[in-house]
Amino acid sequence: MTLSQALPLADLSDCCSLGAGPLTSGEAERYATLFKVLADPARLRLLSQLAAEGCGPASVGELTEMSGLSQPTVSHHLKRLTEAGLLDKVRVGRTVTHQVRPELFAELRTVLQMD
Amino acid sequence: MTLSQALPLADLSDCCSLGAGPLTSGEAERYATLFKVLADPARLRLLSQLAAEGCGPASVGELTEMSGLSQPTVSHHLKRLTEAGLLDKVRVGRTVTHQVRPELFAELRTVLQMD
DNA sequence: ATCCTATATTGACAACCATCGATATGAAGT
DNA sequence: ACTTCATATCGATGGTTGTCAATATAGGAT
Repeated sequence: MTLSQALPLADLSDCCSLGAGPLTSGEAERYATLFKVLADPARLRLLSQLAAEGCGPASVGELTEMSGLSQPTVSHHLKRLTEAGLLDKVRVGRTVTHQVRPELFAELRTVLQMD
Repeated sequence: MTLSQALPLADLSDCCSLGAGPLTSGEAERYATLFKVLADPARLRLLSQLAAEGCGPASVGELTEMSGLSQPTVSHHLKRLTEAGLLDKVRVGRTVTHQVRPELFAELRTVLQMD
C-alpha cells in the first residue's frame, strides 16, 4: 500500500494551499510527509536522474552506479519515493525500473504558491 | 548569517531543476536543506498562518497561541524558517514579527517542475 | 534442481531534530 | 535600578532516518 493511497491529498483546486488560508493538522502532516521524502540529497539526485530529458525509466542497478551509493541504500530511497507516490515501479524480468509520476509534483507546486 | 546568504541557490532560469538534467551534489544538498525546513507540520501551519490573505506579519506570541505549541518551540521553528530564507524577521519594541518572503518558494516551484 | 544475477530486507549504528521546562536576554515603563 | 513583558537560548529526551554489511528473495539460464 502506497502512501498516496493511504493518505490522499486534498483537492487543491478549490481549497487549501499555504497561500489560501491555514492548513488543517491533517493537511499539514500529509504535506510534511511529502516534503520529507524530498528532503534528502540522494533522493533529489535520483529524481533528477529519472527526470532528465532523454532518460527513460532507469533500473536500480543503473541508478546505483550513477549515485555512488550502495545498492541497499538506493533500493531504500527508491522505495520511499515510490511509497510516497512520486515514482512508478515496474518489474521486467529480473530488473526493476522506476519512472517519475508527475501528479504530486504539480500538487506540491500549488502548495508552494504564495499568492 | 542566514542560510540563503551562506548558500545561494543556483539561478534556475538557465540551468538546473529536477526536470532539466542531473543535480550536482551541491545543488542537491541545498535543495534538500530547504525541503527539510518545509518537512514539518508545525512549520507548514505557521507558514500557512503567515501566508493567509488578510493576515499581515504576526508576532511570536500570536503564532504561539494559534499553534498550541510552547513558546520555545514556536521560536525554534521561526528561527529555522528565517535562517532558511523563507521568512523575514522584524523587531518592533518588545515584539518580533515575521513575514513570508516569497522568493525561495518560487525557486522551489521551479525545482519541482517535471517537464 | 542448480547456479547466477538483480533487487529487497534485516539489523545495527550514528546523526539529526521536535519538543518541553527552566532560564537567560532584552526592551520598555515606573 | 527594578519590575514586567516578549522572545531567545540551554539542556535533556525520545523518535526518526540515512547508511552500510550481511543475508534473503526471486527470476532466468543451463
